[in-house]
Amino acid sequence: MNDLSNHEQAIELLQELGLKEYEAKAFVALTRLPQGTAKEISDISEVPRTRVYDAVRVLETKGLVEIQHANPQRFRAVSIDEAAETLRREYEDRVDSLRTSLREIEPAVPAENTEVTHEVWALSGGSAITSRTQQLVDESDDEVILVIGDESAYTPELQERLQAAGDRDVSVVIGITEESLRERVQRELPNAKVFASGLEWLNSSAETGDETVIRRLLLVDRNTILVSSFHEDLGEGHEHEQAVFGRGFDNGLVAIVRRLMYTGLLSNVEA
Amino acid sequence: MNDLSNHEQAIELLQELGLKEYEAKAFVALTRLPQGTAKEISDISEVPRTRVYDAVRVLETKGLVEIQHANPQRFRAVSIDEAAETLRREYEDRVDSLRTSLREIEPAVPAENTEVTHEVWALSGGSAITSRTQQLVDESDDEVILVIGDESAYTPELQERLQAAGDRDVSVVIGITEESLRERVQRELPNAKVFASGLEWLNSSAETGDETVIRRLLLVDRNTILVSSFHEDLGEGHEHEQAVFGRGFDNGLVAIVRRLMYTGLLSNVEA
DNA sequence: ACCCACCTTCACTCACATAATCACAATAAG
DNA sequence: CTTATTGTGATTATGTGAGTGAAGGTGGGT
Repeated sequence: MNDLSNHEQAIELLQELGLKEYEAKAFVALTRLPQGTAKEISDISEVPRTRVYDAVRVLETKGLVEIQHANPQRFRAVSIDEAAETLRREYEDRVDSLRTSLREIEPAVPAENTEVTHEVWALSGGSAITSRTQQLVDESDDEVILVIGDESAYTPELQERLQAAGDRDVSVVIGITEESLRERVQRELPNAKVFASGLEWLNSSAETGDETVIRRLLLVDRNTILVSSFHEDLGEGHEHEQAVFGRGFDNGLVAIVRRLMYTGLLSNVEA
Repeated sequence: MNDLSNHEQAIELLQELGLKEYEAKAFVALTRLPQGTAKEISDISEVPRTRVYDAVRVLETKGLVEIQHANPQRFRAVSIDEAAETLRREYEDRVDSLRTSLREIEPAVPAENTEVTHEVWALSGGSAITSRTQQLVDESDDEVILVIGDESAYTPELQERLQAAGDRDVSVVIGITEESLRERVQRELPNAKVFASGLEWLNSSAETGDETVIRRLLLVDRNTILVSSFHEDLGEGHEHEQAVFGRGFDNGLVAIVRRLMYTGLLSNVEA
């Protein structure tokens, strides 16, 4: 009976989607009824009866609820799919407007200050990291070395870009832990050297007791690296991927990773 | 130079998408720079320098900003498309979860109280109204009379459903004010009787001075109606469509509209 | 080695939005 | 007419975020 859980989760999600607590609770309550009065809603949600009216009026203006003006007033939620679609569209529109607005804003360049070496950037979130990974592969000029520690980090888009890199004579070397994936990658990227990653020791959860694994490890042209790690994370239940990427041949971090990858990993390739 | 406008609009949109004011301002500021320090961000946004750090950290965890841990720290926004995509996905996921959660919640039926006649429901928002209109057409059993006061109210989806109604021997009658649209509808719905709406007098903005127009007027099986009106609305600039729909042959509202449509409008059809 | 300017963090106040409660008017039922 | 229930509005409490300042840290210049 994790129905309670669903119930609460729905309320939370609605709030994250911009509804107030009372609005969210009232909507979920209405979802459980074919229709309802303020009193009924108040009974099964925990919204004070006198506040149900305000909440429902707001929901009505958002297109999520219909109101029957009688005495007592009766309220009815639109279907779940209709509600979802309404909300989805609302945000879709906002994101589109945002994109447009941002493009129109003129850049401000206060000071020339483009020191390009020794950068080390931190970033988080799977999609941001995926995107940066692809970008770095696209930029590659000479050599790409990539260790994949997790099947989900190997996407079709990445595959394409690796292929493209290979096609323009970039040397592509890929290390993979899982054997099944290794075979698949070898098949899909005939130009690349695919080898068994000697990386297992990095993901030593047994010893350290933490649940962090290295998911991606990328070295481009010997002067740019990206490392991402993945936490199952604290009871929160929400997982998270974090990464750093660094540029500059003489960047300390880059140097360490370069050394690591060349000595610890590439020895397997030639062998 | 409504660039200011774009600037402010972007900030507002970001807040509607869940960012705090400082976070939104900082992000927009970063969008205008290839990269920036806390001071630079503070200068071109109106975020106190000491709070730029908090804001940017939050942005980083959302995958919108990258951080360079140096002294001074440097920040960089991801590309506009990347940011938009990240936000879009975030909400897409939430809506999907919401749909799932809502489906799982068991219904609660506190009291049998399903009085089906004499309903009059109020609803707002173009999409909710469109959806209800289509649903009513789908339910039609015998006769559909629809007056369209606005080209945008005649969508391909609606056309399909009217077609389908006609195919199952429902009598479809459509009134339209604009001549150009009338020809098109007649062409697309050969089964339907399309006529010049005698409805102009309803949209008497000249006399009443208000900017409200009747957008849709629907009568289904002589016992269910839907009326929607559209306001250009107060300086707010945000337009809004509102509607009522009612059920029950002996429902007063339904009776009035039925009478109106039969006498005032349908006389044209036979003529 | 020291000072000084700046960077960064943190704790705190204030204002405002929202949650929560109450008083009262309107309506319907008995 | 009485009474219970419904609906509206005002009022109070609470929590969050905006805005400000103090204090510690860092690096550069003397």
